[in-house]
Amino acid sequence: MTDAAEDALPERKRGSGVKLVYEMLRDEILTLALPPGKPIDEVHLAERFGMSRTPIREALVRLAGEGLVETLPNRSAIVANIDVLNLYTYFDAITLMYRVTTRLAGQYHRPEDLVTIRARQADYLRAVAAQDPLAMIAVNREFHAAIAEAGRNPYFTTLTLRLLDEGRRILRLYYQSFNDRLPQEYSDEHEAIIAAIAARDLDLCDRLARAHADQIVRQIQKFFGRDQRLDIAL
Amino acid sequence: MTDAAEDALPERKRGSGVKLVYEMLRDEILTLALPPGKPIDEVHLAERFGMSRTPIREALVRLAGEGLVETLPNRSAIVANIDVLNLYTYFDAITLMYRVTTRLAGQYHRPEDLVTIRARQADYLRAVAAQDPLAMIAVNREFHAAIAEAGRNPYFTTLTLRLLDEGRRILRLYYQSFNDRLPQEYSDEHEAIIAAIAARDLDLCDRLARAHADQIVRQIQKFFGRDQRLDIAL
DNA sequence: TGCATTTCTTTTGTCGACAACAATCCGCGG
DNA sequence: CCGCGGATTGTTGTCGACAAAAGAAATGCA
Repeated sequence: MTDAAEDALPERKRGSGVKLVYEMLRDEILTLALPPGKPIDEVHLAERFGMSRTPIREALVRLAGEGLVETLPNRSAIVANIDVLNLYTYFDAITLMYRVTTRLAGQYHRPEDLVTIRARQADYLRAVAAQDPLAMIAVNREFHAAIAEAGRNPYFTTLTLRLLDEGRRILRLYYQSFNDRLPQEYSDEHEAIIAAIAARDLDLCDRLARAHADQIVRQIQKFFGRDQRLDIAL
Repeated sequence: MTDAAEDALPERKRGSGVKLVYEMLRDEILTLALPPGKPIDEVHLAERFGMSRTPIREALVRLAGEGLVETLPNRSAIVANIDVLNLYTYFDAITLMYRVTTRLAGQYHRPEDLVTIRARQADYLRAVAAQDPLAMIAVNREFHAAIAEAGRNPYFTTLTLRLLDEGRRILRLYYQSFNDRLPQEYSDEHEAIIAAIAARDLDLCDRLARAHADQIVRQIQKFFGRDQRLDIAL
């Protein structure tokens, strides 16, 4: 009876099934509603969404391609685990991507990009005002995603989006352990980054992005373990 | 009758079908045997490989996830196009990944990594001796892939592998236009990189990787158009 | 002849079913 | 009592078939 919402919509357009399942599962994974390591039963999902196993399977393959689920041959797929041991590789990657995408945004952004970025920052402020940790995490992702898009490098954008998604899971885990105490507020840093992008000051973009990443990383590393990142002078 | 090879193997193990199709298609795309923009007919592939459409479909979804094929709703999937206009974003990305992975390899490599890397360099020398452009391109990819693996950052490794694959197509296109004149030889630069990694000289790794990337980029940019990359001082 | 509309063909998206494989449970022997 | 082997159950991988959607062809009208 947990699937009353799906029962109400037996009519779907051709081709919309996979997208629906993909986005739904993805969100449940990123919010930890589906905990890491949990087996995913295809037939169970099939009847939950009221469709055949084929589109469910395709959604799972796509999620596996993004590293959000792990598939074992002839065995149930599971929600991808969060590898706490190699967390420093994550921090290395997200730090570099913050720096590069912010710098590129400073260089290649167009006026409409700034509109989008400022809108995301407004969303962030709203989430802070509402004291909603989940929304703050999700909107923080959208903020940096908008910056990455403004940088207009699809390779960097793809990796950044993947890292931001993975970050949602890590942050969620982190704050869950603190009983959902409010995340630290990054509004001021965000404002400074926006200003640097608008001014097209690339070095400042770089410095601010790095400081912003360091800030978050240090906070989480304090909880999970020591910071093993390289001090890349680059 | 072009599929005599597949006919000889009607027996496949359960679960091996997708992998077979995936790897075969992938290789044909990367060698430009399947030209960019070419429509991919599922039923044609199904009878070519002697299997149902289901595993072919899964392979296509995976390839789409890597950006090697583009799927249009209710229309044939096509081999992903090479976007020459935005080529500079590719060079930006591959240059940064060369630098980062080589630096990380210098820091985190283990003895067995050097064995693998040197083996790839030996393969490269063999391909040069054999005057085989296709093999040189493919083995060059393996060389840098081995370095990326030694860096032990899965996020960077994934992006680097994707860029190297895309690079196989770009290089192939480049050399094809010169009637397969032999690619320039990079043996010396490779040797220097290996030495820097072994010596764990991170700054040297960075400089050499950057110079190596610049070398290749300049060569190709001379052909496709001017170099729009940022001069990231980082 | 040219254009719009309708029919037809081709190809995809989805379905239900079946077989293979893995895990579990049960019975037997030591 | 405990470990081992076989049957059983549950889940995935693959198949063939059908219907929707898009493009191509054919038809009718001006």
